[in-house]
Amino acid sequence: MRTMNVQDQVLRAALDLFSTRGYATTSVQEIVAAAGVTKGAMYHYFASKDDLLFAIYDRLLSLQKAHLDEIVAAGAERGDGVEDVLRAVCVDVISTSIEFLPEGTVFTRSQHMLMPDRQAEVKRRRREYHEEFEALLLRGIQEGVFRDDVPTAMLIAHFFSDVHYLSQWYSPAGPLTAGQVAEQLTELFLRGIRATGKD
Amino acid sequence: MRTMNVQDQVLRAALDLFSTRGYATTSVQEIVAAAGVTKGAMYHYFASKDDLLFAIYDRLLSLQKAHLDEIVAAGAERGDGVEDVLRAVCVDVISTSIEFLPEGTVFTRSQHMLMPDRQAEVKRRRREYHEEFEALLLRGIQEGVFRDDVPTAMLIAHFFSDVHYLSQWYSPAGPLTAGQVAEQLTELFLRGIRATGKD
DNA sequence: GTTCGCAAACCGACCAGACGGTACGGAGGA
DNA sequence: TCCTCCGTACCGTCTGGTCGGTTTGCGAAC
Repeated sequence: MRTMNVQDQVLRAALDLFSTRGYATTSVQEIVAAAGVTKGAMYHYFASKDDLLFAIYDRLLSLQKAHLDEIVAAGAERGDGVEDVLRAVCVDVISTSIEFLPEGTVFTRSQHMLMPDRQAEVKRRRREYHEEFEALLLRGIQEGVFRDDVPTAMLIAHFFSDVHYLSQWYSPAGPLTAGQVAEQLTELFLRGIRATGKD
Repeated sequence: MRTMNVQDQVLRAALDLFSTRGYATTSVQEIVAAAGVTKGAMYHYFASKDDLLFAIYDRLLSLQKAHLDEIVAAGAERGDGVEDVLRAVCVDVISTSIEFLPEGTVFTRSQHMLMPDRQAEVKRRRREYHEEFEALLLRGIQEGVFRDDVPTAMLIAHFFSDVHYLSQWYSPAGPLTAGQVAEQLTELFLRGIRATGKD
């Protein structure tokens, strides 16, 4: 039973409280109390309340970006078809979003609470993710695998809406497993965007 | 140039500020200043800041529920097929969500800021809407028009994710019209949920 | 048509308290 | 002796909301 370090405890408590009560309505006092530390200790490691919020964003963005890069690289190495790569990407981002559901709640609710420069960084990193995703779509369209009559911007929005909405309806206590949700939402998406001969 | 009444001015300012700056980070002072009234005047008409927030929810929920009932009733009267009715419903809710985009921003961001009883009411009314939507899906499944291998809960989430995500990506200043978005997102959704002979 | 009565509308100074953040000092290892 | 780590007391600011009082609108009385 060794004592966990202050940073971890504080971040854990902050994530929990931000996701359940909201960022603005959670005071620093409540966070440090839940973490079992004092305000002095917390402000020794974090410059501001905003830092705690940004740490949550940073972690999730880094993780999902790393996954994406890895999957795309592995697909390229194996010479997988674009639909298989895209499927793997979709399943992964949905799965990890379920795994980090509280982070997702904070992500959608509290982005506008970040300091402007941090907010800009989050937007930039999301855009990078979307652009890599878009590259797959464009490749699929060029190869005639995906439909070309809907702008990619809308296809991107259509998919990521599912990802962001997860924290609003999915419960691990419910009947559906993370894997089922990932597979089925991915399949709904892919079915919608596949090219068809006529139609 | 007659003076607009206080309620309208205040609600208009509140919607604008809540959607751009967020509920928690907007003070009552800022709202009344933007509305060109005093705090005394505002508190004469509204019991609390929470009232302002709830008014936004109430308006959007009432409007979309009324639309839904109307479309379903009209479809029943004409004896329309279930897919046509569902398509009309989807197009309408997307269109009106675009028309009321700032409300949508507030809706997703600030639901947890409402007083608990108000929050419960919002949840209840959303559930009612979803249940009416689900009834269409179930009818379509029973008639063999829609696929039966995905739980309706997931189909519902899949569709409403698009609706709620609109305020995060759609801009009226962009290249896409509201009508295009409504048509195309609806078609993506319908294509995903249609029953297929094989597959 | 002027005056009166009165309720609704409105004003704005004023709380009590909570908030994020800071100052400062002690402990304890190096 | 110095530096990191952290506890405690405290500060200035801002918040949602209140309250006593004033103004305005308007029907009724004379």
